[in-house]
Amino acid sequence: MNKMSFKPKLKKKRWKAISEREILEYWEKNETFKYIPNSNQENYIIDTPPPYISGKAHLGFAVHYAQIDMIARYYRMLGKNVIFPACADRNGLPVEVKVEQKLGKSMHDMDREEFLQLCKSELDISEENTIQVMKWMGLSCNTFYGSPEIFYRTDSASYRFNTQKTFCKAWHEDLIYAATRPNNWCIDCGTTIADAEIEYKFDKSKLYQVKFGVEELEESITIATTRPELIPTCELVIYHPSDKRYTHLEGKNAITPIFKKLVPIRGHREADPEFGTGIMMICAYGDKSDVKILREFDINDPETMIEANGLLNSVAGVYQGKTTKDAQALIVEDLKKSGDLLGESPLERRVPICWRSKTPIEIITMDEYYLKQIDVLPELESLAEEMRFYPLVSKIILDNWMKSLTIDWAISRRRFYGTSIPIWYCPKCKSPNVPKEDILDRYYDAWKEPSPLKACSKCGNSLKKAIGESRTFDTWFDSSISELAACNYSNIFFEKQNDFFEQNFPCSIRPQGKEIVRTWLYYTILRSYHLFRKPPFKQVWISGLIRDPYGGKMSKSTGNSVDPLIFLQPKFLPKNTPETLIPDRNSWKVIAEKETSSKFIGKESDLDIYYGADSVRLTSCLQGSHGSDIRFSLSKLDGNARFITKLWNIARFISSFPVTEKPSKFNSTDEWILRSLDALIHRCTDGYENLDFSIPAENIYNWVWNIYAPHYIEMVKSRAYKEKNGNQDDISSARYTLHYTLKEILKLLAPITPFITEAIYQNLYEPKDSIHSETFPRSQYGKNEELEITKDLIELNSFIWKSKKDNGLSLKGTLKVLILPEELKEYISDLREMHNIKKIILDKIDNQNKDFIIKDKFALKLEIE
RNA sequence: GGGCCGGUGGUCUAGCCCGGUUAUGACGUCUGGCUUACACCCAGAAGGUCGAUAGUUCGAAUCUGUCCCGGCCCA
Repeated sequence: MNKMSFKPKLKKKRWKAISEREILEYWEKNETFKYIPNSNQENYIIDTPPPYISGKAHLGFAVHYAQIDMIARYYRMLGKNVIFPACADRNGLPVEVKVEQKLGKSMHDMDREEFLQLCKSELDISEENTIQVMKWMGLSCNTFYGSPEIFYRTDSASYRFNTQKTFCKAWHEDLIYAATRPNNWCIDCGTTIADAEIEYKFDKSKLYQVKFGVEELEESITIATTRPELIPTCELVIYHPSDKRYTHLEGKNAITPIFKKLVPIRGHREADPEFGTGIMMICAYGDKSDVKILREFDINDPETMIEANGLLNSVAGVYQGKTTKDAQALIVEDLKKSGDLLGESPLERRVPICWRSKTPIEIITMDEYYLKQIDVLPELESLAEEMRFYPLVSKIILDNWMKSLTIDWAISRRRFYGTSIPIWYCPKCKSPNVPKEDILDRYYDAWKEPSPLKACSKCGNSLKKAIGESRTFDTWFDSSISELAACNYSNIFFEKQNDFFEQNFPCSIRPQGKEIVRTWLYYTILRSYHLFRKPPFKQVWISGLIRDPYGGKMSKSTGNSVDPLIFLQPKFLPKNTPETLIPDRNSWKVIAEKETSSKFIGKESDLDIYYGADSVRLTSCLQGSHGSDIRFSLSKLDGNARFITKLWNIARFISSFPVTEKPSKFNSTDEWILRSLDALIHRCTDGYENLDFSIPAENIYNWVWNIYAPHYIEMVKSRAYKEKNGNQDDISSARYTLHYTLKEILKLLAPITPFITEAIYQNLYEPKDSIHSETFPRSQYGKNEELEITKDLIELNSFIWKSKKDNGLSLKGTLKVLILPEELKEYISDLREMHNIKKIILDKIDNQNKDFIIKDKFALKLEIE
C-alpha cells in the first residue's frame, strides 16, 4: 500500500493554546451565541452571578464561571434558547475603601460627587480585566457574540431603577420599617455592616476578675470579663442554670463596681461554667450574644455608650469622650484603686472584625431601615421546596440558615457608592415620603435630586424643599434581584415582546458558590416572595470552593490567589498590552510551590508554555465531583493539557481518511466500538443531567485514552489504510465509524472544552454552523456499563503486547499461533493485521498447550529467531 | 460552642446513599521501547493498616457510636 495517499487534513502536530483566539474570532464573526427570539425554542435563562469588579479576577472566579458556561453550552445543545448574560457587580464597599486608600482620606471628608466619579473610573479599569478573563475562558455569554444588549451593571441607572422600584413596592406594602437596633458597626468605615461581612481574628487580650456586690446578701461575686470598660452599660449577670455555685443567687441583684448600678442575676445556658468564674456580665453591647440574651430577657432598650465615631457618651460618666481602649485602661486603674480588681490573666480570644478595614467592629444602636423576613420564613421554606437543587444536599445550607434567622434584614447603609434609597423627608413634619412604584419614572439620587412627589403624604406640605435620604442600600438589596434583570424585567435588555418577563419568570437556573447561599440565594428568595409569591428559580446549582494548592480558600487578602491570565496569556505580549491584562507572574510561584516534581521546580522559563482555557476547564472538572471543593494543581493541569494534544492527534489521524457514506453492513470491530460509545454517551448524559461535569469529563478521558485510542484505533488501523486491494464494505465501515465516533466524542466534550472541539470540527467537516449549535448525542441502547467484550479485547491485546515485550520482540514481531475462545471469532481478521499473527485457532485452553504462553482464555506461540 | 462538608498509595481523586470476589482513575516514581496519529507517545512494574477506635454483621472503605484532624459557615 502507498501511505503517501493518506495526508492528514489537520497539518499541525499539536494544538496550541494561542489558537483559542482564532476560535473566539470565529464565534464573534458568526455571532454564534447571539440571542434570537424563537417561539419554537424554549428559553433557558441563566442568572449569571454578577462578578464583583475589584482589582484582578482570580482563578477561582475563572473556574467558577467556566463551569457555569458548561451549563449554558449543554442546554444550548439540548435545543434551548439560552440567555446567558455577562454582567458586573459594582456597588459596595471594596471600591470605596480602595479609593480612600489611594487618596489617603475618608470619603466623608470630600465631595460626594467627586468621590463617586473616582470610584467609577477605578471600576472601569478593573472591569476590563474581568470581562477579558470571561471571554478568554470561553464563556458563551450572548453579550460577547452578537447580543451586546444582554448585559448589565448593578450601578447603572437602569439596574438601580429596578432596585428602587422594588423598594417602593415593598414600602407601600408595609414590608419596610425603621427601627433603632443594635447593629454591627465599623468605626473606620463609618457604616453598619451585615453579619455576612464580619470576619474574625485572634487577638491577645486580658481577662480581668472584677468584684460585684450582691444587694440581698452579705457576699460578693467575681466576674471575669475581657471588656471592663462596658461596666457602665451592664444590664444583667448570668450563670449556667446547672451551676450549683450560683443557683442560690437566682432573682437577686448584683451591684456593679464604681457605678453602683443594680442589675438582676439570672440563670442562662450561655454562661460557660468552665470559663473564668462561670458567672458573666451582659452589657449593651459587648457582642452578638449580649444582644441575643438581653432580648430573651426582654431588656429591649438598654442605654448604650459607644457612639458612631467610636467615642463614649455621657452614659460612661467620667469616661465620656474617651475611646473604648483608653476607657479600658482608665477603668482598670480605678478598679484597682477601689479594690474591685481581683486579678488579671492573659487570654487569646476571637475578635469580630470588619472584613474590609480589618478593625474590630462594635455593636452600636443605629436607626436603620429593615425589610421584614421573620414572619414569612415558613413561606420561604416552602418556596425553597419548589426549586431543584444541584447537588441535592446543598439545600441543607439554606435550610439551616433559614432556621437560624432571628431578626429582620437591615437594608440601609451609610456609604456613598451604592443605590440611593428613594426617600424624601418632609421639611415640615419630617415624615418619610416614598413614591409609589408607578410614579417613580427613573432612577433618582435622593441625596441630591428633588423628589418626584409634590406634597407630603402626611401633612400635605410641599416637598419642593424635602430632604433626600443620604443613605444607600445594602449591596445585597441590589444583587438579590439579579434574576429579574436576567429575565428582562422592565426591559432592561430589550424591548418587551409578548410579556417576556411574565412568560419567563421564574428564571431557569441560579448557579452560585456555596459560601453565599445565606446571602445571595436566601435574599433572592426573600425578595421574590415579597414581589411575586413565587420561587425565583426552577433550578439552583451550588458549587464548592476553589482552593489554592494547599487547600486554603483562594482570596486576594491572604496572597494565595492565582491570576488566571498566566494560563491564558503567553509570556511575550505586544508592547501596548494594558496593565490589567499582564499576567501576575507571582501567581506561578503560588501554584508551583506545592509541586514536588522536578518538572515544575524553579523553571521560570516554563512561563512561555501556557495552557489555555480548555486545559483549565477540563482540569476543573477532573479535580472533583460537583459540590465538592476544587483544589488546583499544576501537575494536574499539565496532565490534562496532554489530553487536549491526544485528542488533537486522534483527530489528525482520522483526518487522513475520507468521510464515507454509512455502510450497509458494519464490520464487527466497528459495531463493538459503536456499542461501547453508546454506553459512554449514556454515562455522560447521566452526569450532564445532574449538571455534574466531572462525570462526562472523567468518562470521556478514560474511554478515549484507554479504550478508543489504544484498542479500537489500533485494531481498525490497517483496514482503514487499505485501498483497492481490500473488501470495500470493510474499508468504508472503518472510515465511516472513525469519523462518526470522533464527531460524537467532540460533541460530548464540547461543553467542557469548547475550543479544541470547535477547531477539529471546523477543520475536518467544514460544517455550516458551530459544533455548539449541534444537537447533543443520544444513547440508543440505554446501556450504562461497558461491554463484556471490551474487557476481553483489552486483556487479549495487553497479553500479546506483554508477551512480545517479555521475549524481546518488537510490537511488529510475528506471532506464530494464537488460540482464542469462540466469542472473539468476529474480530480475528482485524486482530491478525494488528498483531501480525500467522495462525489463529478458535479453541478452549487446556493443559495440553505446553509450549504456549497461556493467560486465562488465551494462549500464544511467538516466532523467535 | 453549634451546623455542614471532607479525611482512600508520594499527590489529587472514584467508590460510601443501596455492605460481598485481587479498592477506581489520573499525576508522580521506576523499568523497557521510535510500533506508518501522537516521545506532550507506547508497553509494563512498584506503591494503600480506605483518619483512630469500639460496635452491628458470616462479611465493613461502605452502616452505627465515640474520638482526632482539616475546611467552610454561624455563634
